[in-house]
Amino acid sequence: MNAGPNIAAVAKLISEPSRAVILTALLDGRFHPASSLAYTAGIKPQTASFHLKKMIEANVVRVEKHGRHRYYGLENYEVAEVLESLLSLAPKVEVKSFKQATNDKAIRYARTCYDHLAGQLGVKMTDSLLDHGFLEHKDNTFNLTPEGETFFHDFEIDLEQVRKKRRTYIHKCLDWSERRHHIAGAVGNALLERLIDLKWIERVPTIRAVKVTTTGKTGLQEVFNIEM
Amino acid sequence: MNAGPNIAAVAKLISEPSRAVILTALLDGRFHPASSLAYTAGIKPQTASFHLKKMIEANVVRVEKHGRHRYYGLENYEVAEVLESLLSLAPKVEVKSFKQATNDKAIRYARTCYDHLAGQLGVKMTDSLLDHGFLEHKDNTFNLTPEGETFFHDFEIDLEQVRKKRRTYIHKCLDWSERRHHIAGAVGNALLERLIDLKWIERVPTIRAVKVTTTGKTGLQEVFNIEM
DNA sequence: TAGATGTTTCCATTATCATCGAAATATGGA
DNA sequence: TCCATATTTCGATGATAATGGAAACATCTA
Repeated sequence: MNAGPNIAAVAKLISEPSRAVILTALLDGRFHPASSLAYTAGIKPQTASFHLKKMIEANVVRVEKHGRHRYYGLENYEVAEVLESLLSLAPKVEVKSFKQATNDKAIRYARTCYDHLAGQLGVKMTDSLLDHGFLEHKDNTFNLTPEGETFFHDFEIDLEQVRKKRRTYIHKCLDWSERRHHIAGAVGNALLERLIDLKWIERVPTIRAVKVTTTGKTGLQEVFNIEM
Repeated sequence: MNAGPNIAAVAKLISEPSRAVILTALLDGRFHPASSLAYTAGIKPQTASFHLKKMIEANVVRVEKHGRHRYYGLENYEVAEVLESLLSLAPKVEVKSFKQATNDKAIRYARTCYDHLAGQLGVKMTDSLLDHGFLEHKDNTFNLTPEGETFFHDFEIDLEQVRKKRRTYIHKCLDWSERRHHIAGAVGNALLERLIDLKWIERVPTIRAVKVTTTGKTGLQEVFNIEM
């Protein structure tokens, strides 16, 4: 009767709450040890191991072994896209603890959306580029302007290298916390990496949040005219 | 502990096999009566009613009432995008019956991917436009060339109207059956509608397949240099 | 080499939820 | 108005799968 791939199978993999937490944590683009993921999901290591195995078998997650440590990350960008699209459709979670509220706030402020910036920071930066005429919004997608290409060159991002990546050059990504779009694609990734290189932002160790450093606040103000 | 939306909830909605079948059927972009969806999913009407109600409450599906008939369709394009992204990640289904094989073949040949063409037809058409220089593949996305805009004008597709839609103008959509890209976005939708207007293609009533008419075979050969 | 640590495997228990029979409600048609 | 059809609502049953205790395996360090 039914023809085509079995979406129920992959959705079922994601629908289990412990696995959803793990997958969401892996959306920061990093690899994490099994024990850390177990802690994050609030389950015992053996349960985490059970779930991680299922996800590996389904080619959703991959593992890198370093001695007795197993580091797990998302299999590829395609998986990340599925998770991101689910995030924009998913119901909000009621905040029930102080720690949860703190984490929620930090994640909304600035975070990684797999490999590019999101949250208030991501959207403000996108708006800044639009306001300065470095980015244009046309045909419901983003494009860099010639002025924008000059700006990126001056900001020491090599767009020729960026163009060579096996990724969309630049596209819109709907930000689930801001309900507006931020920059995604290879350009978005280059921007994230540049800000990390400049030490303007730092990853928060245990959640997908990104923290703006003191230096970063100054730099973002001077270069992008952004208050954070 | 967990911060951000609850992806498990929406994934769980999609992960139930009967609901997955229904949602996949609704990916043809049409509205279907409850009884038809029940039949398609191989469940009793009361079970279908139960599932449809859950999906309506989650804003995944919407209903239009016509007398005693309730016609159900996907809530919006965002939902379709989630389902489509899941399709590209989902495992293939083993074909176990003659009817299933027939449906599978028809769907791979040509189908609607929500609101644009997919399958062999969708990909061949995309390739044709690329070969003729009407479409270019740049920065890992599609763009119409000036020649392409002329072509669409001659094919009686008003691109000015197409541009005004609250949709991406044109983008790539990964075809799960061909594992290559076909055209999506407002341009893709315009193309689908034009072919239907010309009666070059017809929707198959019970599955998401599209049938190429005799007239269509001739037209596609002459205009697009496509053998179907 | 022995003990510590990280991770995986195994299995019985418990919680969750889809299903259909029964019945009720809503609408159309003769 | 009555009967037929489409759909919804209710509830008990049966199937599924995540969980943690126990144990085994893999690697590191003193």
